[in-house]
Amino acid sequence: MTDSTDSDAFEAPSLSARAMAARPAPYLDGLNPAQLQAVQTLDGPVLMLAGAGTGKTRALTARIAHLMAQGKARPNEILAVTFTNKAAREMKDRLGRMMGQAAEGMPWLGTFHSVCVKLLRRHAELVGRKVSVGGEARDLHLRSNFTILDTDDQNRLLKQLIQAADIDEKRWPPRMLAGIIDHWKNRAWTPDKVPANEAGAFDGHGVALYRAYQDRLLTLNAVDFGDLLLHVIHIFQTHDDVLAQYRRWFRYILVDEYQDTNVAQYLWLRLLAGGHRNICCVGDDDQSIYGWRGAEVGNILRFEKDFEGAQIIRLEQNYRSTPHILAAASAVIAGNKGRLGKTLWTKAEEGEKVRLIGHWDGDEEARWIGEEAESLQRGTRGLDRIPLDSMAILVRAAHQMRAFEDRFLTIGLPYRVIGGPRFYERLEIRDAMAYFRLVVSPDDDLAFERIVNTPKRGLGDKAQQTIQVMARSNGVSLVEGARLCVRTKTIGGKGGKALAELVDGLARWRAELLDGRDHIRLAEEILDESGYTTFWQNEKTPEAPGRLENLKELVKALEGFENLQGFLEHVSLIMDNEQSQSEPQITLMTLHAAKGLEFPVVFLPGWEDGLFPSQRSMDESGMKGLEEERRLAYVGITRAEEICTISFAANRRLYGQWQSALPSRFIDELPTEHVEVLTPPGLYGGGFGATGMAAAQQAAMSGGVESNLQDKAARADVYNSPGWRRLQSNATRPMRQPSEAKNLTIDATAVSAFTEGDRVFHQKFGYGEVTGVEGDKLEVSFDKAGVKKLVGRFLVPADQAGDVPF
DNA sequence: CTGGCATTGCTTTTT
DNA sequence: GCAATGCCAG
Repeated sequence: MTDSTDSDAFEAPSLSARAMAARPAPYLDGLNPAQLQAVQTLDGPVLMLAGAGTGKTRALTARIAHLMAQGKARPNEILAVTFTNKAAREMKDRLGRMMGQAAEGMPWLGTFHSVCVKLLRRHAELVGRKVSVGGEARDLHLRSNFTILDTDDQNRLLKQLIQAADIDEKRWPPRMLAGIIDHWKNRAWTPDKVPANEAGAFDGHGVALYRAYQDRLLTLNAVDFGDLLLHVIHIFQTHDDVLAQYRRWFRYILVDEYQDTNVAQYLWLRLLAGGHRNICCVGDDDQSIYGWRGAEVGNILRFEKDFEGAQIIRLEQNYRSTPHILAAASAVIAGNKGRLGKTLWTKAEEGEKVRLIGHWDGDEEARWIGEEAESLQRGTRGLDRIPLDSMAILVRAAHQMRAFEDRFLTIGLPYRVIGGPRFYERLEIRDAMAYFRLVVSPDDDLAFERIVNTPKRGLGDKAQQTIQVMARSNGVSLVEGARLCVRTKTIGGKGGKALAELVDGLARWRAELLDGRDHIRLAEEILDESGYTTFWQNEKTPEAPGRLENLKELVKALEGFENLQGFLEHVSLIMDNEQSQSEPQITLMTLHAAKGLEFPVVFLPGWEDGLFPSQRSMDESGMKGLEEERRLAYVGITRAEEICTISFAANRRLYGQWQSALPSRFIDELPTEHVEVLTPPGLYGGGFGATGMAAAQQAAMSGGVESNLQDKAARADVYNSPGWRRLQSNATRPMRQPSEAKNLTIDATAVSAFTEGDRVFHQKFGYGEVTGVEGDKLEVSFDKAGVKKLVGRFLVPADQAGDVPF
């Protein structure tokens, strides 16, 4: 907050606010009665139970607009917390669209963590204690320029502590300790508050190491993610004046995804809402899927008790899915106990039933889904054409994606994977990439802006503005502008010299690039000569060694590519997976990642007991775990707008072994009247067709006779299970005529653009050599990724890798 | 200190 | 079956 927090000058609605309130409120248009109630019930505790697809974000943003329009609070007096940056961004965007300028200046709309960083930077000095440093007791406290450790830094630190304590780090790995400490922090347990029954953790050293870790962080003036909340809670609990100040300031509190809050976040909210109790929590107990990382469904279930007199408003009209899909989802989730309970309904037309299909194995499942996606895309079966980007495949575990990726590469179906490595999002990686980008394309102004003063070159705002002006008035790129500034001595002194060095360096590196210098050497040279490596070497912050490590990794990653251009292309494709794509692609992601999203067509593969629900979840958390898995199933089904297809396979390769499984128990919970059972091609006509036999043979070869027998037994079991038989009796028609499967066969008449021995580049596998050609299918031996069979359209000649946008 | 080989263990993931 | 560690040797 920029103005004085203590002044309570804002007593009554100002004239302008009252004038605004008198105007019709466009943001209320089109809200249904429940949404309207949720928007207009401003004072006191409110729990907005928002089922999937019921217009939650809309209600939430309208509520904020209403608070302002009613003069209840100024934008900076509203605290609105979300879990992800994405959610925060979305709310900001929507508010901006809803009320234009007025939404500006909502400094307290953000994630729990970002809000806590802000609070903690202001009051860092209040965090501190006596720490013994080298046997000497010192009074240490946090300073406001503290650093925030990421997981890597955290693990490195813990590793040191484990080593120092002379504990076998093989049996007791740092990651495990990190998990334990995280678990404790999620519960708001400081080292002295860890309950006795947890004292045995980490071979009895858990608490001591936790304390040592906290001390170490303090001496380093650093915090981890958990601390952000923990420290703020501690400040609130020990400094009444500070708490009182914020209680007064945050007149209204809004919380998104309340079912995902952990104990620490809950305490934080209770402390802040303790005065006026103007807190509105939005959530859906049926979509609580993060218990494993500390979320407490109990928080939302207990809301009425925690906040006496709370109003509960249910948003139950669904604007997303067809009645069949909603009915199926509702039936599944009804199996959970202790729900607050909601009945979703919709005005949407009946649409298609939820479709269920069993397959012989995982490969066949992937094949079928690939074909089905293509067929929907072509608009067969009397349906409109459905673009690929309207379709998603949602899996329980990331490793399930592999079968689909392999299959889609083979048939040439464009796909994108959501989630995955965040390596390229790291600060130092982005900086390094910016240098590379600038050498490859000197016009990249964004890259220039990023690195012009990184490392510090004494080129502050003023110098950068001078460069901007110079560039713009001459109609050239920023690099050119900078060059002009140097030549005309517009920027002089120390900064000018540093800028000259940078500009010269860029020119030199570019010349080397064009000379065809080895790109790995060149990359190292760029990082060294620019002073970027030195910059991190001189940095004494705890994360510096890790940053350097990451840079090394970045250079190492270059090895899989023939030039910088190709690499940059590769990386930008990875980074842009949220961005617009030139061609529509089918989306592959985990069920967790899919929360909050929706797609007209959704495939839910792998519904087998043990996989989904996950065996581990059930083993570790029993009934609680099973219920969370069931909520995951609910989340999955409710992502679908029009067509939802659930599938399972009798056999699947897991950890290299063939395993057979029964259909998921959730399949038995589907309501038969809303489900249509499809007959897979391999099953049509009774018994298993050629595909099944082939798989059986494959199984026999890789798994031995034993597993083949197991497979046969499993086959009998699967199709005799009560759920399957019950559903089978509803079976209608075979999914497709045999002729429809034709597009799968190799088109022998097609002529591939490549021949054996060609060097090629692929966006996922990097460089390779064509080792075989069969019609339009190629066999490529990749340098890094091994031998793959795929369609030529995903390949470019190796020498064009840099300038072909995929 | 690095690179190659063996060992190991294996949901979900944001900040 | 594979990828990510970890250990040892050079």
